[in-house]
Amino acid sequence: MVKLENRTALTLWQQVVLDQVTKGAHDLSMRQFAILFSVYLEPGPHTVRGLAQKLNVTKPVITRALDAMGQLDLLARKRDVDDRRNVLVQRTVAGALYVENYGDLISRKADR
Amino acid sequence: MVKLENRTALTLWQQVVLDQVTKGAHDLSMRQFAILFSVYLEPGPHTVRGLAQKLNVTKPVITRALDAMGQLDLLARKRDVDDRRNVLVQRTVAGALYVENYGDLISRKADR
DNA sequence: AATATTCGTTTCGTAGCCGTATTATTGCAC
DNA sequence: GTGCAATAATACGGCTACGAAACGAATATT
Repeated sequence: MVKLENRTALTLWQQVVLDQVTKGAHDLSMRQFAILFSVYLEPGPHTVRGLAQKLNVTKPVITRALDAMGQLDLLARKRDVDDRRNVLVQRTVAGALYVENYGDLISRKADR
Repeated sequence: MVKLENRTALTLWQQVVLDQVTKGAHDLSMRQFAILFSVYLEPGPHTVRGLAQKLNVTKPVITRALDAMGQLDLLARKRDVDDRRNVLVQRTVAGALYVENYGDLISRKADR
């Protein structure tokens, strides 16, 4: 479907990053983005340990990211009823909207 | 050239971010990325003030980013000989290589 | 039932970036 | 030359995130 030239790819990337920075909306770090997108683009269930392994980071990183993004209502925690040690990361309405808007932004920057 | 579907765009974005995070190479912040890409993708000369205006951030943000990325040898400072108040942000070999590799990464994730 | 293991969280000390305000240097107008 | 404007850098206090280690709760093992 897509054959992205090197230069085109970089320009697209720059446009999107620049858009986010100029509007002061760089609230999320790379790691937080990785977590958010993983939860919304891949089938669950998503646990703290699972995400930590997937991203190759320590567990406290996930815990703290969930704290931060939970406060923004982009993600939610839920105890696993079958194994109450586990925390299942849940999607939220606000989070789904955020991710979708991000997709729109990228698409929009892509056709020019 | 490119018509990127919403879902496709998001998946591409996730793949690239995930790649960077897992290899522990998320050294740069969003703002630093914006600076780096602006310098390498747009014609110069680039000054501290100019970049600050372009990114809609304060000047100390640029100064500090130049300190950080200068230490990584991704960018270099050079006094403007015509107006010695200005600092011209220069490209480096290591920086050019870094940006090019980033473009390769995006392109590679894009065709699948 | 006692012990070990797993899971997520918390604590601790450290490092980086932030915004505002201030400073040093350079150029310019008069 | 003297005052004034513009540029980049720095100082300061605050906030956030980090990795490593310790921890409490839940489950598994024996």
